[in-house]
Formats: sequence, structure tokens, C-alpha cells
Amino acid sequence: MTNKEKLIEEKIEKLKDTCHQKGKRVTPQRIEIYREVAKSCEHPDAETIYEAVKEKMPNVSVDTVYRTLASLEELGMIFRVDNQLPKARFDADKTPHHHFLCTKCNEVYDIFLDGNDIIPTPKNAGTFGEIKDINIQVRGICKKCLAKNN
Amino acid sequence: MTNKEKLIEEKIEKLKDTCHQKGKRVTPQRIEIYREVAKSCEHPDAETIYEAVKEKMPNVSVDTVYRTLASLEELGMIFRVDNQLPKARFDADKTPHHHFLCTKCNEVYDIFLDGNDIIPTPKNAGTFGEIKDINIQVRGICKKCLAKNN
DNA sequence: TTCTTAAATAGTAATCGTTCCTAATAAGGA
DNA sequence: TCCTTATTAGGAACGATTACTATTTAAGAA
Repeated sequence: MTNKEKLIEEKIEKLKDTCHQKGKRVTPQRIEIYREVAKSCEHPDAETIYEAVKEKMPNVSVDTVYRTLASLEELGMIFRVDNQLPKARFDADKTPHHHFLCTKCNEVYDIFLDGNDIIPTPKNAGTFGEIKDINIQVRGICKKCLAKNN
Repeated sequence: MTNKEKLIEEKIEKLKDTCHQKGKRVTPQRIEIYREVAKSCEHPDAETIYEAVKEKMPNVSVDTVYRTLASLEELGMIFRVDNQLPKARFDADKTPHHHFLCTKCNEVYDIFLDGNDIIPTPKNAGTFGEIKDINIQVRGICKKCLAKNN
């Protein structure tokens, strides 16, 4: 078992704990759908997750995928990546980080900030209400797309 | 004519110039749809704009609103506000600013940063490609909603 | 001004991501 | 093991947006 696989199994254990704590049932669908999000580095959309889960569970329904993604979000296990596209995209990495969105190919890259590159909360942001989270999106053309356009 | 109205008329002149420059026609629909976005402080969605424009142009079609909003975006006159809701929302204020999104009522508040509160570009963001713009979203519960929940 | 032509529009149908509905299934406590 | 109720599969429905097509019209040329 690779290190990455080990990390995913740990995350699944965490999901089970969270389910137990919050009185949600641990179902194979929940596990597999979460596994797919946790496994992927590409911030997949619901359809991609559905296709992947169907490999293992051919009878899984689209509805279950959407419902489960919503409940995983409620459980705090995944979140939606902000974007302007019609499809919602998901991320199981709860480590604080931001995103680079390519406006050409719509790929999403993670931006992790090191200690001395911390994004300050805008001073006046607190005047609007109670802050839950801050999210930075950098939009642009990714290197892969820049290379193609030569 | 109030000061605000004057500013809107200036913006409309700018739109006309931009249309001429880019070989796009100046149509009454384009003007009115842009006027509605420019007039509003509430980052309206397409439906809201459609309803407002219909007051003056009863025959305007939904398709025209969507198509025009897309072309205004292409012309650089408006942009879409990132959000996780099913409806796209628009902003005609191109002054650099960020947003506070209330997760309860979905209202969008503008965050303008003063000189000594500048958000630095994440150091490693440039490693992903060519940056077009940086966008900060603060999510939380706005004061109005906090007041209601007593 | 009138003519010409392609861009833009109105009205409507279609699309697509997502959610709802309902009967059947199964997780987890007694 | 049985019971209760959350969860599921399958399919229908929904809502935001886009596509289609005949018609109109902006704007440059004559």
C-alpha cells in the first residue's frame, strides 16, 4: 500500500468517525464517493465522480452522488471549489489553500502558501458580518495552455 | 440629474466607445441591459436584469439578456461574481475590489481595500501560469442575518 | 437619403446540471 | 434477530442557460 493510499484510508476512517459522531450512517456509497474525491487531485465534478464510482458500484444513481456530495460537505469532509462554470467541483483537501483556475482548460491548481506568505484578512471584511472562510482565486492561463498556443 | 446618474451615463458612453472600437453594434437592448447592471449595487442575476429591462422594453427576450451579458463581459464592461449558487451574478464596477458573500441570504457586499491593506499576490501563484486577475471571496453571515437570528 | 448586409433580436424549443419523488433497501440500535 | 428510519435506485421534474430560426435593424456604402 502506497503512502497516498494509506492517507486516503486514514481519511476514510475519519469520515466513519464523523458519521458516527453526527448520527449519519456509514454506507458503501458514502465511502466510495468520498474515496473518489479524496483520491483525485483534479477537483472533480459530480459527473466524473459518478462515472468513477460506477466502475465499482454499477447501480449507483446520479441522485445518490449529488446527495452524498452535499452531505459530505455538510459533514465538513469536502468543499466546493468556487468557479464560474456550470458544474460544481469538489475538493477533499481541507488543508488551507487557494486555487489557480485556468480560464482556457478549466483546470484547477492548488496554491499552498508558506508561512511568510500569509494572506491577511482584509481589514474591513469583518465590518460586513461574521467571517466563515476566506478564499482566494487566481484566474489566468495555465502553463500547459500557454505552451499549446505557440 | 444626480451624480450617480451622471456616472452611469458616462459609463454608457464608454460602452458605446468600446462597441465602436471592437466593431460591435450599439443597440438599445445592449444599452439598457448594461444600464441595469451599472445602476444596481446588488450584483443582480440575469433574471433580475431581465425583469428590470422588461419595464422599458416589454418585448426583450431572455435570450437577449443572457447573450448581451456574455458580450458585455467579453467587452470587459462587466464581470461575473464567483459564487456557488445556481444563478450567475454580475457587476459593472471594474474598480479592483473583493466580495463578502452571505451564506444565509446570498447578498454580496463589496470590499474595497485601502492603500495599506493590499492583498499580495501569493508568491507561488505565478508558477502556474499567466495571471489575469486575483479575486478574494470572504464567506460568512452578514450583519443583517446575524441580527435576525436573535 | 436609400440601399445593402451582416449582426443582433424575439420567441420558442432544447439542453444540461441538479434536485425531487417514491417504492425498495439496508444500517444500526433494541 | 427484528424494527425503525435513513439511505438508496430509478426515473421524472425542475430551473438556469443556450440553441435555433425567421425577422429586424445598426451602420457603412452608394
